[in-house]
Amino acid sequence: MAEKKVRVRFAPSPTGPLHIGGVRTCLYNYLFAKKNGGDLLLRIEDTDSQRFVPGAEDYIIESFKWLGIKFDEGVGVGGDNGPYRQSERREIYKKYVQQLLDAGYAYYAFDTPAELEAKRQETPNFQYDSHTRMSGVNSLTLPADEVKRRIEAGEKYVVRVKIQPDEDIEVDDMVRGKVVINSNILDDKVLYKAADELPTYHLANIVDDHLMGITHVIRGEEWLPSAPLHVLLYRYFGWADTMPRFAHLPLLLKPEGNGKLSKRDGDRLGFPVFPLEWHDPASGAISSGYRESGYQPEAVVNFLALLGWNPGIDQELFSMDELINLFSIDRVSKSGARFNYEKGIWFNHEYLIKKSDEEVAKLFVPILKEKGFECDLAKLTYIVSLVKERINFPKDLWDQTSFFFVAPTEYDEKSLKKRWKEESPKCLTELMEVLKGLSDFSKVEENEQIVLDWVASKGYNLGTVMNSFRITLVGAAKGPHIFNIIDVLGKEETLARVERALTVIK
RNA sequence: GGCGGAUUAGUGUAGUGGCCUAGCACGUAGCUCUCUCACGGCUUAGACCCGGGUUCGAUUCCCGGAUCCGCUGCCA
Repeated sequence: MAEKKVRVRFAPSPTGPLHIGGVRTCLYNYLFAKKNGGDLLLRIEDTDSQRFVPGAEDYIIESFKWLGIKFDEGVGVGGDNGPYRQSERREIYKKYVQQLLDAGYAYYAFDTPAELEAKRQETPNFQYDSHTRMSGVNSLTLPADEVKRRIEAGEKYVVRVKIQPDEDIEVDDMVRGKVVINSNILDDKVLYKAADELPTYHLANIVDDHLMGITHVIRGEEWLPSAPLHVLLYRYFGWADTMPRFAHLPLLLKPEGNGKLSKRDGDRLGFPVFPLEWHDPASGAISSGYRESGYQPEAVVNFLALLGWNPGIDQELFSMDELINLFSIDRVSKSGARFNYEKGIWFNHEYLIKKSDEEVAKLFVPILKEKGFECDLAKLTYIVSLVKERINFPKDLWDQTSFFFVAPTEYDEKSLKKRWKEESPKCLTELMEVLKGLSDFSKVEENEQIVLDWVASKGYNLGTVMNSFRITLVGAAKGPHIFNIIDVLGKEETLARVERALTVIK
């Protein structure tokens, strides 16, 4: 029999900006799907009307667009298994809730939130399960006509799953192997809320995965404890034979200290935890994003891919195609991965270097504009070529090249102390004459040779001359090759800078 | 508390009974290149959670402990 076509899904809840951990989960789903010639669907799990945040759905779609992760089906792209928004699937869920009710695998419960809260207060480890359900207000304890009466009266009930006790449930996880849990410790989870006519995650998830033909459920480790419930639900529905395979991914942990990565860590340590900048509609607060911080999408993908998975070879830089080709679930690690954003910076650095000088120059244009400067692309490309490998982000370009656009007005004291010698003024005055004799500053190598010969003929110390010269042009002992600098600056500006420095530096 | 998961240098990880005097990368320190600062190259320091057991031999298998993580909601 031919293998079923692989179908996986990413199913976020639109409760705010997409966390970077969610991005990684989706990436793994994508890699797995593409590796196996399958489809990736995007399903929006908006079954919690209380926590819905407007704009979150668009944010999710735009994030993956930026990252180069494409969905084959789902919200934003359509498909034959829609609707893909759970809030639009109410009628479907009702039918399946009824199926469970009819089969005796679920029951109505009328306990109010206050009553449940009281029970939790009274009993230390209270949970609604096979031991306690008979003391609840539900269709198991109430006469049938009373249940009917309450429902018809519009009383807000919930439907709970009726977990069958004393059963060992085995979850065969692709990452962790077999995990066995006894059904006695499971509680009778709420499957459906009459109040908003919506199912909870557990029900909606199983129904949708089944209806949408999902073959593999790849999700975060926080779902591992509820996996047995999901297995049971497949059984109660009679879908055990087509149940998807599960793979629970390790969590992303804080860079330091304990706990899983949170938004606050990003604020505290100065790195984004969201793919895109997010403006919270309620509070107006802004959270930084990888895109706006100058990360290249390829770098983010590469970095994330290697946080919890590795191909077992020493190579670390991979294109999306290479990742797809190499990806396999059995090389996903089991333990949580600390989020090492410094490594992320390194990845960005590498990807920026990979880009052509012109591409990087284009990234520089808006930054330059913000500083109030414009520069034609050819010249900017040349400037970028001189400093490209020393930057981690496009914005670093300004720190590296600002002196090209703004002549130094003051001179770095440390540099002066170390490099400015007593004979510097004399050397530079003479050097100016040599520079004046140069026909074309763009003849970098030729000019260098001329100056070097001159320095040698005078018996001057090369370091002294060059460093002093550099300070007058840049304002400090830093920057690219000096003959490239004067090439960009041009003869007039170069001479002006030296002259000015000679009057200012004492 | 209960249940489940995890545990190789600061971090991400490779290795899976002897090839491990434990590999790679980021970060750190140093050297080098050089007119400077970077980049690059080279090098140094740095780890198998602890205790038992199995075995001729355990980082690798088993058990226990510790620690960390997750779940324990009419959230997902």
